[in-house]
Amino acid sequence: MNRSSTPEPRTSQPAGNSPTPAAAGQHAGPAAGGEKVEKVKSRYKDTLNLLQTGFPMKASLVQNEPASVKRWNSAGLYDQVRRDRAGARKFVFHDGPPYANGSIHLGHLMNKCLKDFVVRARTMQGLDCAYVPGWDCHGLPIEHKVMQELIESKKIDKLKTLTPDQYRVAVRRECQKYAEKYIKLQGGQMQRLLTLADYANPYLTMSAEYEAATLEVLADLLEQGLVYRALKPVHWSVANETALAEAELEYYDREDLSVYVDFEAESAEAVYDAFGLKEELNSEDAESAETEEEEGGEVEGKSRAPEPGKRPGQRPCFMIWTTTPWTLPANLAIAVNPDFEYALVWIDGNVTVLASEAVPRVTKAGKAEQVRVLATAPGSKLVGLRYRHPFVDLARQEGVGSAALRPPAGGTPAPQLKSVFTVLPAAYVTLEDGTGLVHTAPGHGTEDFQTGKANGLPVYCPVKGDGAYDDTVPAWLRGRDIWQCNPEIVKHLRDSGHLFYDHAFTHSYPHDWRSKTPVIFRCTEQWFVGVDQPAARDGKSLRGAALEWTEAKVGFVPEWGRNRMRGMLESRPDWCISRQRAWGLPIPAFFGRDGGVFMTPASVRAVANVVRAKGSDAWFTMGPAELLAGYDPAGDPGASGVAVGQLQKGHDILDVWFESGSSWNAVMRQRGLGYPTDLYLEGSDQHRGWFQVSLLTALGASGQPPFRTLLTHGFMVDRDGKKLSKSRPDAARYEVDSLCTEFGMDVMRWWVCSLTYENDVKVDLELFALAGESYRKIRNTLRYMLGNLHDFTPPIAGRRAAGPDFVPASSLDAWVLAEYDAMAREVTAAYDRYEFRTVHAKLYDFCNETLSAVYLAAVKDRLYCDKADSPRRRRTQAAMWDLTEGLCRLLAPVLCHTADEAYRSLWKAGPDDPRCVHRETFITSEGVRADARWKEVMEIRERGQAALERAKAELGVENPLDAGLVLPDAEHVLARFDAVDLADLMGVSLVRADAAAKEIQVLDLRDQPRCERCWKRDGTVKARSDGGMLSDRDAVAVGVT
RNA sequence: GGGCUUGUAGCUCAGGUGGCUAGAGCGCACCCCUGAUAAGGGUGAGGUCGUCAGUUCAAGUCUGACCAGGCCCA
Repeated sequence: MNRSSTPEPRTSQPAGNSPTPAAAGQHAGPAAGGEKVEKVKSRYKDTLNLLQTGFPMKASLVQNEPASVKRWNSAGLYDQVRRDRAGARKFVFHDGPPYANGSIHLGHLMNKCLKDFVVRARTMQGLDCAYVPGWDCHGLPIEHKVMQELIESKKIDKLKTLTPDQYRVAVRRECQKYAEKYIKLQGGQMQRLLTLADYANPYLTMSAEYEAATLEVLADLLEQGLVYRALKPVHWSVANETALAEAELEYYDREDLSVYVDFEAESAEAVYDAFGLKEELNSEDAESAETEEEEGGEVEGKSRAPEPGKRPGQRPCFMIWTTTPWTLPANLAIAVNPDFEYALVWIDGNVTVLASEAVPRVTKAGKAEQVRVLATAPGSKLVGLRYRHPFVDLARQEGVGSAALRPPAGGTPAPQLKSVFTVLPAAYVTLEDGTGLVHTAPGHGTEDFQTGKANGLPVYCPVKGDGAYDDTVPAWLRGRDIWQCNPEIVKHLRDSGHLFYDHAFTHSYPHDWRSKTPVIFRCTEQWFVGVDQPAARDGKSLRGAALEWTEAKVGFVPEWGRNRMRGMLESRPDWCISRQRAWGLPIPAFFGRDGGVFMTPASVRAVANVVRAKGSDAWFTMGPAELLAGYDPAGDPGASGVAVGQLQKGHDILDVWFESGSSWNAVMRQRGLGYPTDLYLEGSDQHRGWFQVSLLTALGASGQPPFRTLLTHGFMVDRDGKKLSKSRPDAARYEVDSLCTEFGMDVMRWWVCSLTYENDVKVDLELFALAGESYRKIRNTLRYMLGNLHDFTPPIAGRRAAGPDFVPASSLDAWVLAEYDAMAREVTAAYDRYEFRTVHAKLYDFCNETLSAVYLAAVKDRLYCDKADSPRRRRTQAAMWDLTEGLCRLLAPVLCHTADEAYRSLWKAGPDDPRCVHRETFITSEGVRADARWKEVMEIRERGQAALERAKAELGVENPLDAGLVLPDAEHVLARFDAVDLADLMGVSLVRADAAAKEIQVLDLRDQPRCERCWKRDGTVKARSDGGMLSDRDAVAVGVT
């Protein structure tokens, strides 16, 4: 191993560049015992059967793998395998679509390799397992990128002269080109991963038939009554002016202002009554304070806190807390928890209300000097109290009042303005942060929205799509950016005396995954899939049905995926499926002149037919009447007298998750590939993503889940277990192309195979290098066997070379073939259970331990030294032939290039030979029985090796061939076996089984003559007719006497 | 902050329902072979099983808290 260290001069003689056989003969003699053998080429070397193979030690994967791909492609391997398996039992796998953007990365590499392992392993078990890859093509990431490019190239100016529909079509054309470009790029890269899939016919979410099938899913959901349109707060990207789904959010740290704001009570008396403060105790103070309030009441108050239980002479406030000051203009209520205790507190001259428990925390944070609790009351007493907004004045027609004058489309009843600016009850109010009084803006938060709805508040959202205030807010805010107004609102509150305390703080905040800008909650009209409403089919909600299936009927690998799925289903809100962009599948909704919306199952199906024929561009190029030409309102109970001629097209597109979530229909069902599917396999983030949206759409549309089993894998982390950063210095070396060049894809696949993929996966160049070492071990084992089979005649294809009649149970060959069977069963079972690291470990151990260290070391002597056609050598070759063929097949799903290379080398396949390991099936039994006592022999082997190691130190016998072993055999176990087999297995010159011996005895044979040809001192060595010192066996092999 | 999850030798991983002096491979050290040779074989040294506290006769294995990660969410 240590080739770099200085070679130790073992002999004083130079090795000699051209030693003649005669010269060699002079050195070897019977008296050689104890001396080091000199490095002189033996006169007999040329009579040996040494290795001969065209299977090189160096894999050169960089050159040879693409050659394999080319060979497979030109043979049409994927289609061949499909034809081979036609009619066989199916295993239905469905590939999730990656996004058609950018190059593939290590995450894709692992994902695609795992899928490929599954598909290839099932195929090699004889199942019919199609693998149709696909791409997610629509969506904001592409549109965003395309818009940037259009702006940079100034093409956008030209487009802006078009009609809105023409403009959209033009943008879509660019997006499509962009997606096509990356589908091509990624498809090539995926093939370089050596994955075997139908790359000639992938599914694309932007193709017409896919789009049509997606719309049919939408129609099915409509039919079940699960789709509705409503005004609701949604995550809104200001930068991209669109609603966003949960899956389109990323959380980053962001600095915001945390503010504690005093809202003045409308009636001091009402508040004091609520806290049970008797008026008569302090009526004079109260009156005088009331009159002085404008001028100096506060100053006086600061000097002296009122007595607890007494009614202070000033107007009290309600203190709320918020981290989004920009939502304060939309405040319509304050929420309290009726079950909490609230305190009326005097804080440095100001009287305010907050939860009792929050008093110490809040006053400490605000660095209050004097704090005195005057009274306490349950939250329920506060409900119904009214307050004044610090800067919105309904009398001036600012805020909700003005909004209320414009009833929204959709016929929402006129808002109950009298409930505005009131304290309301809400169970979700907690004491963890804030004051226990929650600022409530129904237009800007989900819980706020619900509180508002429950109490008849209007939905007031004074923020426009671009993040600027509309004209209903106070003049000093109108038309201005909300983020810029944050500090101004705080300043305004401070100047007007409404601010108790503010500070900047950092928190995790949702951002638009594309623009990386913070998102806001904003009320807009959107389409939703309701997860809690009953389906027409059976009255079950999507959430209920999804939980039911998740609980027991869907398999999860690993098992904890079930918990994860359940948790996410339990907490998920209704699914907002509309987006306000151009690059996507239009939601085929129409609007009447009256603003009423029109979309029924039948109308959607009619549009779907148009889309199937012409693509979704039809929505933009055709008029409503044309789009609905195949629609018959008379036959549609949902139409209710709609005037088709009056309709106008809507402009929303579908959430891309709805599209990918419909793939079970658009691909598996539409193409007849099998449904429901056996397996979806993706990263663990897809419990909220593709797994869940697929489950919801399928349950809604068909009542059945689209998959029987979900398999998830973890994410890539760096060597320290931290999230992988894209900007690390050697990032370029982790590019897939670079990895293929540096390590070779089979090595990378071997690495993937070794992973505990369900957890985080550590990624490091060193680990790939390690996989490379391990790969080479496998390769060399294969090479050694191939090299010893050069003169072996292959059996008839499909038959075993060895077999029970040829291989006695007591032979080494029977032992190894039985070991193969055990290993093959474990490996195929592990493939079945998706335990690829077990596959890796078992195959590696078999090559490294069973073959390389034990079997091949033992049979080396007979392969080299027996007469080439001796029965013993031929039998071992037959065993090796079967082992090699079996190994190639078991390795094929993982090392798909190397296994095929070895397999073709085994069969001596020339360039025109179509033979390919990937069209074969696993061999799980070689059909040879081994003696049950081999187990004990192997244990004795271990002990023999230990004895030899001891003898090395005690006797100085360093070379095992200078030793013999006496093995205790009281049970007559060893007597069943051949003594030469046993000696070869121990690596010594001879073995004697002794029924009387108690312990293993090492014999020092250095005084025995050594065979010049096989180097054994087996007791049969003597001078032969050619003058050489040979053992009996070697004399026969060379043909001398 | 919440849900799910991970933390066993330098590295990658095994260690059903608690009972072992905690295993394997790689790497490392030493040795053999030089007829698998940019190969092959043998032997050996490496671990407070994330930390702390419980339950138990007994805990890597059960419970709780904490620390450090990951994914998803707020």
